[in-house]
Amino acid sequence: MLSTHTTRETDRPMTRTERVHVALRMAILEQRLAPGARLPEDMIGEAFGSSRTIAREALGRLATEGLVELKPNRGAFVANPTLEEGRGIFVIRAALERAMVRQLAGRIDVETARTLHQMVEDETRLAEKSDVEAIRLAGEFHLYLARLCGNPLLERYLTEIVSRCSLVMAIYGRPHSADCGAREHREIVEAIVAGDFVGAGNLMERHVEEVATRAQLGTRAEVDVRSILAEVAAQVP
Amino acid sequence: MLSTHTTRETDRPMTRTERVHVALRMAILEQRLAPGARLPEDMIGEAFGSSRTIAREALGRLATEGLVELKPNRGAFVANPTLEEGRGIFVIRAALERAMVRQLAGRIDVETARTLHQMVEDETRLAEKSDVEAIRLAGEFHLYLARLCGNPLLERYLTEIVSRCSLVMAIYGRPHSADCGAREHREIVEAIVAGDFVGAGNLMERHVEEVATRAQLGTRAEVDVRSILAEVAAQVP
DNA sequence: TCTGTCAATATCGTATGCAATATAAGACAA
DNA sequence: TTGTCTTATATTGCATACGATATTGACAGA
Repeated sequence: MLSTHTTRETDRPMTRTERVHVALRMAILEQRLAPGARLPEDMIGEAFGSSRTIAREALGRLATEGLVELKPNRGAFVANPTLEEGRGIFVIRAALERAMVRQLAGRIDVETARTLHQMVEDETRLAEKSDVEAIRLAGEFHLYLARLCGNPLLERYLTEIVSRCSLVMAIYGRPHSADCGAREHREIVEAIVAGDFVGAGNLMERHVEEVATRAQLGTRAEVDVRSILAEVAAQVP
Repeated sequence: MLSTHTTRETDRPMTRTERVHVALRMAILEQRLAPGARLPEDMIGEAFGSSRTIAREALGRLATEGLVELKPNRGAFVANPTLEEGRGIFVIRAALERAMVRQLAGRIDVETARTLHQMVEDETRLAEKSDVEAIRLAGEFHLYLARLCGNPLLERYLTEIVSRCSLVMAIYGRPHSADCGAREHREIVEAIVAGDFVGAGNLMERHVEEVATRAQLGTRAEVDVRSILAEVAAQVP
Protein backbone atom coordinates (compact mmCIF):
# COMPACT_ATOMS: atom_id res chain seq x y z
CA MET A 1 0.00 0.00 0.00
CA LEU A 2 1.64 3.18 -1.14
CA SER A 3 -0.46 6.11 -0.19
CA THR A 4 -2.10 5.81 3.15
CA HIS A 5 -0.97 9.35 3.68
CA THR A 6 -3.39 10.68 1.16
CA THR A 7 -6.56 9.47 2.80
CA ARG A 8 -8.53 12.46 3.88
CA GLU A 9 -11.21 11.38 6.28
CA THR A 10 -14.18 13.23 4.90
CA ASP A 11 -16.42 13.28 7.92
CA ARG A 12 -18.82 15.49 6.02
CA PRO A 13 -20.29 14.03 2.83
CA MET A 14 -18.69 16.86 0.86
CA THR A 15 -20.82 19.73 -0.34
CA ARG A 16 -21.64 20.08 -4.01
CA THR A 17 -19.52 23.15 -4.37
CA GLU A 18 -16.60 21.20 -3.00
CA ARG A 19 -17.20 18.37 -5.43
CA VAL A 20 -17.19 20.68 -8.42
CA HIS A 21 -14.21 22.48 -7.00
CA VAL A 22 -11.98 19.43 -6.66
CA ALA A 23 -13.14 17.97 -9.98
CA LEU A 24 -12.23 21.14 -11.83
CA ARG A 25 -8.93 21.40 -10.01
CA MET A 26 -8.05 17.87 -11.05
CA ALA A 27 -9.00 18.57 -14.63
CA ILE A 28 -6.92 21.72 -14.76
CA LEU A 29 -3.87 20.20 -13.14
CA GLU A 30 -4.04 17.22 -15.48
CA GLN A 31 -4.34 19.66 -18.35
CA ARG A 32 -7.54 18.10 -19.50
CA LEU A 33 -8.68 21.70 -19.41
CA ALA A 34 -6.04 23.67 -21.24
CA PRO A 35 -4.81 27.02 -19.95
CA GLY A 36 -6.88 29.82 -21.35
CA ALA A 37 -9.95 27.64 -21.90
CA ARG A 38 -13.27 29.29 -21.20
CA LEU A 39 -15.30 28.03 -18.27
CA PRO A 40 -18.86 29.43 -18.50
CA GLU A 41 -20.90 29.02 -15.38
CA ASP A 42 -23.82 27.57 -17.31
CA MET A 43 -21.73 24.88 -18.93
CA ILE A 44 -20.17 23.83 -15.64
CA GLY A 45 -23.48 23.76 -13.83
CA GLU A 46 -24.98 21.66 -16.57
CA ALA A 47 -22.04 19.28 -16.64
CA PHE A 48 -22.30 18.62 -12.92
CA GLY A 49 -26.07 18.63 -12.73
CA SER A 50 -26.10 21.70 -10.54
CA SER A 51 -27.06 25.31 -10.88
CA ARG A 52 -24.86 28.21 -11.75
CA THR A 53 -24.71 29.12 -8.08
CA ILE A 54 -22.56 26.10 -7.39
CA ALA A 55 -20.40 26.57 -10.45
CA ARG A 56 -19.91 30.19 -9.58
CA GLU A 57 -18.76 29.48 -6.06
CA ALA A 58 -16.40 26.76 -7.20
CA LEU A 59 -14.91 29.10 -9.79
CA GLY A 60 -14.48 31.74 -7.13
CA ARG A 61 -12.48 29.38 -4.97
CA LEU A 62 -10.38 28.24 -7.89
CA ALA A 63 -9.68 31.87 -8.63
CA THR A 64 -8.27 32.48 -5.16
CA GLU A 65 -6.14 29.38 -5.70
CA GLY A 66 -4.86 30.93 -8.88
CA LEU A 67 -6.06 28.12 -11.11
CA VAL A 68 -8.69 30.16 -12.93
CA GLU A 69 -8.83 33.78 -13.84
CA LEU A 70 -12.08 35.66 -13.32
CA LYS A 71 -12.68 38.51 -15.69
CA PRO A 72 -15.57 40.73 -14.58
CA ASN A 73 -18.58 40.49 -16.83
CA ARG A 74 -16.53 38.33 -19.18
CA GLY A 75 -16.32 34.97 -17.54
CA ALA A 76 -13.89 32.48 -16.11
CA PHE A 77 -10.83 31.07 -17.85
CA VAL A 78 -8.31 28.44 -16.94
CA ALA A 79 -5.37 30.41 -15.64
CA ASN A 80 -2.45 30.97 -17.90
CA PRO A 81 0.24 32.34 -15.62
CA THR A 82 3.15 34.13 -17.17
CA LEU A 83 6.63 32.82 -16.70
CA GLU A 84 7.39 35.70 -14.41
CA GLU A 85 4.43 34.87 -12.19
CA GLY A 86 5.65 31.30 -12.18
CA ARG A 87 9.04 32.35 -10.88
CA GLY A 88 7.40 34.47 -8.22
CA ILE A 89 5.42 31.49 -7.05
CA PHE A 90 8.53 29.41 -6.65
CA VAL A 91 10.16 32.19 -4.65
CA ILE A 92 7.30 32.08 -2.17
CA ARG A 93 7.34 28.32 -2.10
CA ALA A 94 11.03 28.27 -1.26
CA ALA A 95 10.52 30.73 1.58
CA LEU A 96 7.60 28.82 3.08
CA GLU A 97 9.18 25.41 2.80
CA ARG A 98 12.39 26.67 4.34
CA ALA A 99 10.50 27.95 7.36
CA MET A 100 8.54 24.72 7.47
CA VAL A 101 11.49 22.35 7.75
CA ARG A 102 13.31 24.65 10.16
CA GLN A 103 10.35 24.42 12.46
CA LEU A 104 10.10 20.67 12.01
CA ALA A 105 13.77 19.89 12.58
CA GLY A 106 14.29 17.88 15.73
CA ARG A 107 10.61 17.72 16.55
CA ILE A 108 9.81 14.51 14.73
CA ASP A 109 8.89 11.41 16.68
CA VAL A 110 10.24 8.05 15.60
CA GLU A 111 6.94 6.91 14.15
CA THR A 112 6.71 9.94 11.87
CA ALA A 113 10.36 9.61 10.92
CA ARG A 114 9.67 6.08 9.80
CA THR A 115 6.77 7.27 7.68
CA LEU A 116 8.91 9.93 6.06
CA HIS A 117 11.64 7.44 5.24
CA GLN A 118 9.01 5.13 3.82
CA MET A 119 7.71 7.89 1.56
CA VAL A 120 11.18 8.61 0.21
CA GLU A 121 11.63 4.88 -0.28
CA ASP A 122 8.44 4.69 -2.33
CA GLU A 123 9.49 7.66 -4.41
CA THR A 124 12.86 6.13 -5.19
CA ARG A 125 11.27 2.88 -6.21
CA LEU A 126 8.72 4.52 -8.48
CA ALA A 127 11.12 7.03 -9.95
CA GLU A 128 12.01 4.68 -12.81
CA LYS A 129 8.64 3.07 -13.22
CA SER A 130 5.92 5.64 -13.48
CA ASP A 131 6.53 9.31 -14.05
CA VAL A 132 3.11 10.55 -13.20
CA GLU A 133 2.96 8.51 -10.02
CA ALA A 134 6.37 9.70 -8.93
CA ILE A 135 5.36 13.30 -9.40
CA ARG A 136 2.23 12.75 -7.38
CA LEU A 137 4.19 11.14 -4.56
CA ALA A 138 6.66 14.01 -4.55
CA GLY A 139 3.82 16.44 -4.09
CA GLU A 140 2.45 14.29 -1.29
CA PHE A 141 5.80 14.48 0.44
CA HIS A 142 5.83 18.25 0.57
CA LEU A 143 2.21 18.44 1.65
CA TYR A 144 2.76 15.82 4.34
CA LEU A 145 5.55 17.91 5.82
CA ALA A 146 3.24 20.91 5.84
CA ARG A 147 0.62 18.92 7.69
CA LEU A 148 3.16 17.90 10.31
CA CYS A 149 3.76 21.52 11.24
CA GLY A 150 0.32 21.80 12.76
CA ASN A 151 0.02 25.25 11.27
CA PRO A 152 -3.30 25.41 9.40
CA LEU A 153 -2.47 28.54 7.45
CA LEU A 154 0.88 27.17 6.37
CA GLU A 155 -0.85 24.04 5.21
CA ARG A 156 -3.40 25.99 3.22
CA TYR A 157 -0.83 28.22 1.59
CA LEU A 158 1.36 25.30 0.67
CA THR A 159 -1.52 23.34 -0.79
CA GLU A 160 -2.40 26.33 -2.88
CA ILE A 161 1.18 26.92 -3.94
CA VAL A 162 1.79 23.31 -4.88
CA SER A 163 -1.26 23.48 -7.12
CA ARG A 164 -0.02 26.63 -8.75
CA CYS A 165 3.42 25.15 -9.22
CA SER A 166 1.92 22.11 -10.90
CA LEU A 167 0.10 24.35 -13.32
CA VAL A 168 3.20 26.40 -14.06
CA MET A 169 5.26 23.29 -14.65
CA ALA A 170 2.57 21.85 -16.89
CA ILE A 171 2.75 24.97 -18.99
CA TYR A 172 6.43 25.77 -19.03
CA GLY A 173 8.15 22.62 -17.87
CA ARG A 174 9.65 20.08 -20.22
CA PRO A 175 8.70 16.43 -19.77
CA HIS A 176 10.33 14.59 -16.88
CA SER A 177 11.58 17.84 -15.45
CA ALA A 178 9.08 17.84 -12.64
CA ASP A 179 10.77 15.02 -10.79
CA CYS A 180 11.45 16.15 -7.29
CA GLY A 181 14.57 14.10 -6.92
CA ALA A 182 14.09 11.46 -4.29
CA ARG A 183 17.71 11.80 -3.25
CA GLU A 184 17.21 15.44 -2.33
CA HIS A 185 14.15 14.47 -0.34
CA ARG A 186 16.16 11.88 1.54
CA GLU A 187 18.80 14.41 2.50
CA ILE A 188 16.14 16.76 3.76
CA VAL A 189 14.48 14.07 5.85
CA GLU A 190 17.80 13.14 7.37
CA ALA A 191 18.56 16.73 8.28
CA ILE A 192 15.13 17.11 9.84
CA VAL A 193 15.40 13.95 11.88
CA ALA A 194 18.91 14.92 12.97
CA GLY A 195 17.56 18.23 14.24
CA ASP A 196 19.82 20.24 11.94
CA PHE A 197 17.40 23.07 11.30
CA VAL A 198 19.87 25.28 9.48
CA GLY A 199 20.90 22.49 7.14
CA ALA A 200 17.35 21.35 6.57
CA GLY A 201 16.27 24.88 5.75
CA ASN A 202 19.08 25.42 3.30
CA LEU A 203 18.57 22.05 1.64
CA MET A 204 14.89 22.67 1.17
CA GLU A 205 15.42 26.17 -0.15
CA ARG A 206 17.94 24.89 -2.68
CA HIS A 207 15.73 21.93 -3.52
CA VAL A 208 12.78 24.09 -4.49
CA GLU A 209 15.01 26.42 -6.50
CA GLU A 210 16.44 23.47 -8.37
CA VAL A 211 13.04 22.08 -9.20
CA ALA A 212 12.27 25.46 -10.72
CA THR A 213 15.45 25.59 -12.77
CA ARG A 214 15.13 21.96 -13.83
CA ALA A 215 11.78 22.93 -15.26
CA GLN A 216 13.65 25.49 -17.35
CA LEU A 217 11.88 28.26 -15.54
CA GLY A 218 15.14 30.11 -15.37
CA THR A 219 16.10 29.93 -19.01
CA ARG A 220 13.16 29.98 -21.33
CA ALA A 221 12.21 33.44 -22.47
CA GLU A 222 8.75 34.88 -22.12
CA VAL A 223 6.54 34.09 -25.08
CA ASP A 224 6.49 37.29 -27.06
CA VAL A 225 3.61 37.67 -29.47
CA ARG A 226 5.53 40.17 -31.51
CA SER A 227 8.44 37.84 -32.17
CA ILE A 228 6.13 34.96 -33.00
CA LEU A 229 4.30 37.11 -35.49
CA ALA A 230 7.63 38.01 -37.05
CA GLU A 231 8.50 34.33 -37.34
CA VAL A 232 5.17 33.48 -38.87
CA ALA A 233 5.39 36.36 -41.28
CA ALA A 234 8.82 35.22 -42.39
CA GLN A 235 7.48 31.74 -43.20
CA VAL A 236 4.88 33.09 -45.59
CA PRO A 237 6.21 32.76 -49.16
CA MET B 1 0.47 64.75 2.79
CA LEU B 2 1.25 61.59 4.61
CA SER B 3 -0.23 58.69 2.76
CA THR B 4 -0.02 59.01 -0.97
CA HIS B 5 1.10 55.42 -0.89
CA THR B 6 -2.29 54.21 0.16
CA THR B 7 -4.23 55.57 -2.78
CA ARG B 8 -5.54 52.65 -4.73
CA GLU B 9 -6.63 53.81 -8.14
CA THR B 10 -9.98 52.08 -8.42
CA ASP B 11 -10.51 52.18 -12.13
CA ARG B 12 -13.63 50.13 -11.67
CA PRO B 13 -16.32 51.75 -9.50
CA MET B 14 -15.96 48.85 -7.04
CA THR B 15 -18.48 46.05 -7.11
CA ARG B 16 -21.02 45.72 -4.33
CA THR B 17 -19.44 42.58 -3.03
CA GLU B 18 -16.17 44.43 -2.75
CA ARG B 19 -17.76 47.28 -0.86
CA VAL B 20 -19.32 44.98 1.69
CA HIS B 21 -16.09 43.05 1.88
CA VAL B 22 -13.88 46.02 2.74
CA ALA B 23 -16.45 47.52 5.07
CA LEU B 24 -16.70 44.32 7.08
CA ARG B 25 -12.94 43.91 7.12
CA MET B 26 -12.54 47.41 8.51
CA ALA B 27 -15.16 46.78 11.15
CA ILE B 28 -13.53 43.54 12.22
CA LEU B 29 -10.01 44.94 12.35
CA GLU B 30 -11.22 47.93 14.35
CA GLN B 31 -12.98 45.51 16.67
CA ARG B 32 -16.26 47.19 16.10
CA LEU B 33 -17.35 43.66 15.42
CA ALA B 34 -16.05 41.60 18.29
CA PRO B 35 -14.43 38.21 17.72
CA GLY B 36 -17.03 35.49 17.87
CA ALA B 37 -19.90 37.77 16.87
CA ARG B 38 -22.51 36.26 14.59
CA LEU B 39 -22.81 37.59 11.06
CA PRO B 40 -26.06 36.33 9.50
CA GLU B 41 -26.31 36.85 5.75
CA ASP B 42 -29.73 38.42 6.08
CA MET B 43 -28.58 41.01 8.55
CA ILE B 44 -25.58 42.00 6.46
CA GLY B 45 -27.56 42.19 3.27
CA GLU B 46 -30.13 44.36 4.97
CA ALA B 47 -27.51 46.63 6.48
CA PHE B 48 -25.89 47.28 3.12
CA GLY B 49 -29.08 47.40 1.10
CA SER B 50 -28.13 44.33 -0.85
CA SER B 51 -29.31 40.78 -1.09
CA ARG B 52 -27.97 37.78 0.71
CA THR B 53 -26.04 36.83 -2.40
CA ILE B 54 -23.71 39.77 -1.95
CA ALA B 55 -23.34 39.23 1.77
CA ARG B 56 -22.64 35.59 1.19
CA GLU B 57 -19.88 36.23 -1.29
CA ALA B 58 -18.25 38.87 0.90
CA LEU B 59 -18.34 36.48 3.85
CA GLY B 60 -16.75 33.80 1.70
CA ARG B 61 -13.86 36.07 0.85
CA LEU B 62 -13.42 37.15 4.43
CA ALA B 63 -13.33 33.50 5.35
CA THR B 64 -10.42 32.81 3.03
CA GLU B 65 -8.71 35.81 4.58
CA GLY B 66 -9.21 34.23 7.97
CA LEU B 67 -11.24 37.11 9.38
CA VAL B 68 -14.49 35.18 9.63
CA GLU B 69 -15.19 31.57 10.31
CA LEU B 70 -17.83 29.83 8.20
CA LYS B 71 -19.60 26.99 9.94
CA PRO B 72 -21.65 24.87 7.53
CA ASN B 73 -25.37 25.24 8.01
CA ARG B 74 -24.66 27.37 11.07
CA GLY B 75 -23.56 30.69 9.79
CA ALA B 76 -20.66 33.10 9.78
CA PHE B 77 -18.81 34.37 12.84
CA VAL B 78 -16.06 36.89 13.34
CA ALA B 79 -12.93 34.80 13.62
CA ASN B 80 -11.52 34.14 17.04
CA PRO B 81 -8.10 32.66 16.36
CA THR B 82 -6.38 30.80 19.13
CA LEU B 83 -3.08 31.98 20.44
CA GLU B 84 -1.39 29.06 18.76
CA GLU B 85 -2.86 29.98 15.40
CA GLY B 86 -1.66 33.50 16.02
CA ARG B 87 1.88 32.31 16.54
CA GLY B 88 1.68 30.23 13.39
CA ILE B 89 0.63 33.27 11.43
CA PHE B 90 3.62 35.24 12.63
CA VAL B 91 5.91 32.37 11.64
CA ILE B 92 4.64 32.57 8.09
CA ARG B 93 4.84 36.32 8.10
CA ALA B 94 8.47 36.23 9.16
CA ALA B 95 9.31 33.76 6.40
CA LEU B 96 7.58 35.76 3.69
CA GLU B 97 8.95 39.12 4.75
CA ARG B 98 12.45 37.74 4.95
CA ALA B 99 12.24 36.49 1.38
CA MET B 100 10.70 39.79 0.37
CA VAL B 101 13.49 42.05 1.58
CA ARG B 102 16.18 39.67 0.35
CA GLN B 103 14.72 39.98 -3.10
CA LEU B 104 14.42 43.73 -2.79
CA ALA B 105 17.92 44.38 -1.50
CA GLY B 106 19.99 46.34 -3.97
CA ARG B 107 17.18 46.63 -6.48
CA ILE B 108 15.71 49.88 -5.26
CA ASP B 109 15.97 53.00 -7.38
CA VAL B 110 16.74 56.32 -5.74
CA GLU B 111 13.20 57.59 -6.09
CA THR B 112 11.77 54.59 -4.24
CA ALA B 113 14.50 54.80 -1.63
CA ARG B 114 13.48 58.36 -0.96
CA THR B 115 9.87 57.29 -0.53
CA LEU B 116 10.86 54.58 1.92
CA HIS B 117 12.92 56.98 3.99
CA GLN B 118 10.01 59.38 3.96
CA MET B 119 7.69 56.69 5.28
CA VAL B 120 10.04 55.87 8.13
CA GLU B 121 10.30 59.58 8.83
CA ASP B 122 6.53 59.90 9.06
CA GLU B 123 6.33 56.91 11.37
CA THR B 124 8.95 58.33 13.69
CA ARG B 125 7.18 61.64 13.84
CA LEU B 126 3.79 60.12 14.57
CA ALA B 127 5.08 57.54 17.00
CA GLU B 128 4.53 59.87 19.96
CA LYS B 129 1.45 61.61 18.68
CA SER B 130 -1.14 59.13 17.56
CA ASP B 131 -1.02 55.45 18.34
CA VAL B 132 -3.64 54.31 15.91
CA GLU B 133 -2.16 56.34 13.08
CA ALA B 134 1.33 55.02 13.77
CA ILE B 135 0.09 51.47 13.65
CA ARG B 136 -1.64 52.10 10.38
CA LEU B 137 1.49 53.62 8.88
CA ALA B 138 3.57 50.67 10.04
CA GLY B 139 1.23 48.32 8.22
CA GLU B 140 1.48 50.49 5.13
CA PHE B 141 5.24 50.18 5.26
CA HIS B 142 5.20 46.41 5.12
CA LEU B 143 2.56 46.35 2.41
CA TYR B 144 4.44 48.90 0.35
CA LEU B 145 7.53 46.71 0.40
CA ALA B 146 5.43 43.79 -0.77
CA ARG B 147 4.11 45.86 -3.65
CA LEU B 148 7.63 46.77 -4.68
CA CYS B 149 8.47 43.13 -5.25
CA GLY B 150 6.22 42.95 -8.24
CA ASN B 151 5.09 39.52 -7.13
CA PRO B 152 1.28 39.51 -7.11
CA LEU B 153 0.95 36.38 -5.03
CA LEU B 154 3.39 37.63 -2.45
CA GLU B 155 1.43 40.83 -2.24
CA ARG B 156 -1.83 38.99 -1.78
CA TYR B 157 -0.47 36.69 0.88
CA LEU B 158 1.10 39.51 2.78
CA THR B 159 -2.05 41.61 2.68
CA GLU B 160 -3.96 38.67 4.04
CA ILE B 161 -1.38 37.97 6.70
CA VAL B 162 -1.16 41.55 7.87
CA SER B 163 -4.93 41.51 8.33
CA ARG B 164 -4.76 38.33 10.32
CA CYS B 165 -1.93 39.69 12.43
CA SER B 166 -3.95 42.80 13.20
CA LEU B 167 -6.80 40.64 14.39
CA VAL B 168 -4.55 38.48 16.53
CA MET B 169 -2.93 41.52 18.08
CA ALA B 170 -6.30 43.07 18.73
CA ILE B 171 -7.30 39.96 20.62
CA TYR B 172 -4.13 39.03 22.45
CA GLY B 173 -1.94 42.10 22.33
CA ARG B 174 -1.68 44.57 25.14
CA PRO B 175 -2.16 48.24 24.31
CA HIS B 176 0.73 50.03 22.58
CA SER B 177 2.40 46.71 21.94
CA ALA B 178 1.60 46.77 18.25
CA ASP B 179 4.06 49.53 17.49
CA CYS B 180 6.33 48.37 14.76
CA GLY B 181 9.30 50.31 15.97
CA ALA B 182 10.28 52.96 13.48
CA ARG B 183 13.94 52.46 14.32
CA GLU B 184 13.80 48.85 13.23
CA HIS B 185 12.14 49.93 10.03
CA ARG B 186 14.90 52.42 9.39
CA GLU B 187 17.58 49.77 9.82
CA ILE B 188 15.78 47.51 7.39
CA VAL B 189 15.47 50.24 4.79
CA GLU B 190 19.14 51.04 5.09
CA ALA B 191 20.11 47.40 4.62
CA ILE B 192 17.87 47.12 1.58
CA VAL B 193 19.21 50.26 -0.03
CA ALA B 194 22.77 49.15 0.70
CA GLY B 195 22.11 45.88 -1.09
CA ASP B 196 22.88 43.81 2.01
CA PHE B 197 20.35 41.08 1.35
CA VAL B 198 21.55 38.79 4.13
CA GLY B 199 21.40 41.56 6.70
CA ALA B 200 18.07 42.84 5.48
CA GLY B 201 16.58 39.36 5.63
CA ASN B 202 17.83 38.75 9.13
CA LEU B 203 16.71 42.14 10.38
CA MET B 204 13.23 41.66 8.98
CA GLU B 205 12.93 38.16 10.37
CA ARG B 206 13.93 39.37 13.80
CA HIS B 207 11.71 42.42 13.51
CA VAL B 208 8.59 40.36 12.89
CA GLU B 209 9.46 37.99 15.69
CA GLU B 210 9.91 40.89 18.05
CA VAL B 211 6.59 42.41 17.13
CA ALA B 212 5.07 39.06 18.02
CA THR B 213 6.82 38.84 21.38
CA ARG B 214 6.16 42.49 22.19
CA ALA B 215 2.51 41.64 21.79
CA GLN B 216 3.06 39.03 24.50
CA LEU B 217 2.31 36.32 22.01
CA GLY B 218 5.22 34.38 23.35
CA THR B 219 4.42 34.57 27.03
CA ARG B 220 0.73 34.64 27.70
CA ALA B 221 -0.73 31.22 28.25
CA GLU B 222 -3.78 29.97 26.46
CA VAL B 223 -6.94 30.92 28.26
CA ASP B 224 -7.89 27.81 30.16
CA VAL B 225 -11.44 27.68 31.39
CA ARG B 226 -10.55 25.10 33.96
CA SER B 227 -7.92 27.26 35.67
CA ILE B 228 -10.17 30.29 35.61
CA LEU B 229 -12.91 28.29 37.27
CA ALA B 230 -10.43 27.19 39.90
CA GLU B 231 -9.48 30.81 40.57
CA VAL B 232 -13.09 31.87 40.80
CA ALA B 233 -13.89 28.99 43.08
CA ALA B 234 -11.01 29.93 45.36
CA GLN B 235 -12.33 33.46 45.68
CA VAL B 236 -15.70 32.26 46.85
CA PRO B 237 -15.83 32.54 50.64
C1' DT C 1 -11.27 46.72 -49.34
C1' DC C 2 -11.29 48.76 -45.02
C1' DT C 3 -13.41 50.95 -41.04
C1' DG C 4 -17.06 52.46 -37.93
C1' DT C 5 -21.65 51.75 -36.07
C1' DC C 6 -25.43 48.92 -34.46
C1' DA C 7 -28.09 44.99 -33.37
C1' DA C 8 -28.01 40.19 -31.67
C1' DT C 9 -26.21 36.98 -28.58
C1' DA C 10 -23.81 35.00 -24.90
C1' DT C 11 -22.65 35.41 -20.35
C1' DC C 12 -22.38 37.38 -16.01
C1' DG C 13 -24.35 40.20 -11.66
C1' DT C 14 -27.92 40.24 -8.49
C1' DA C 15 -32.30 39.30 -6.16
C1' DT C 16 -35.44 36.19 -4.38
C1' DG C 17 -37.97 31.86 -3.25
C1' DC C 18 -38.21 27.27 -1.41
C1' DA C 19 -36.14 23.29 0.80
C1' DA C 20 -32.77 21.46 4.13
C1' DT C 21 -30.42 21.74 8.40
C1' DA C 22 -28.98 22.96 13.00
C1' DT C 23 -29.90 25.14 17.29
C1' DA C 24 -32.91 26.44 21.02
C1' DA C 25 -36.95 26.19 23.78
C1' DG C 26 -40.41 23.78 25.99
C1' DA C 27 -42.76 19.66 27.73
C1' DC C 28 -42.51 15.68 30.19
C1' DA C 29 -40.78 11.65 32.63
C1' DA C 30 -37.42 9.70 35.88
C1' DT D 1 -33.45 18.63 39.41
C1' DT D 2 -31.75 16.48 35.38
C1' DG D 3 -32.05 14.12 31.04
C1' DT D 4 -34.44 13.36 26.77
C1' DC D 5 -37.72 13.99 23.30
C1' DT D 6 -40.42 17.08 20.41
C1' DT D 7 -41.35 21.13 18.16
C1' DA D 8 -40.39 25.86 16.67
C1' DT D 9 -37.35 29.12 14.76
C1' DA D 10 -33.45 30.96 12.65
C1' DT D 11 -30.32 30.53 9.06
C1' DT D 12 -28.02 28.56 5.43
C1' DG D 13 -27.93 25.60 0.71
C1' DC D 14 -29.35 25.72 -3.68
C1' DA D 15 -32.08 26.87 -7.82
C1' DT D 16 -33.99 30.07 -10.84
C1' DA D 17 -35.46 34.50 -12.95
C1' DC D 18 -34.40 38.98 -14.65
C1' DG D 19 -31.58 42.92 -15.76
C1' DA D 20 -26.77 44.49 -17.04
C1' DT D 21 -22.67 44.15 -19.76
C1' DA D 22 -19.28 42.69 -23.18
C1' DT D 23 -18.36 40.43 -27.56
C1' DT D 24 -19.52 39.10 -32.20
C1' DG D 25 -21.11 39.65 -36.73
C1' DA D 26 -23.50 42.25 -40.21
C1' DC D 27 -23.96 46.12 -42.80
C1' DA D 28 -23.37 50.77 -44.51
C1' DG D 29 -20.20 54.29 -45.94
C1' DA D 30 -15.66 55.86 -47.39
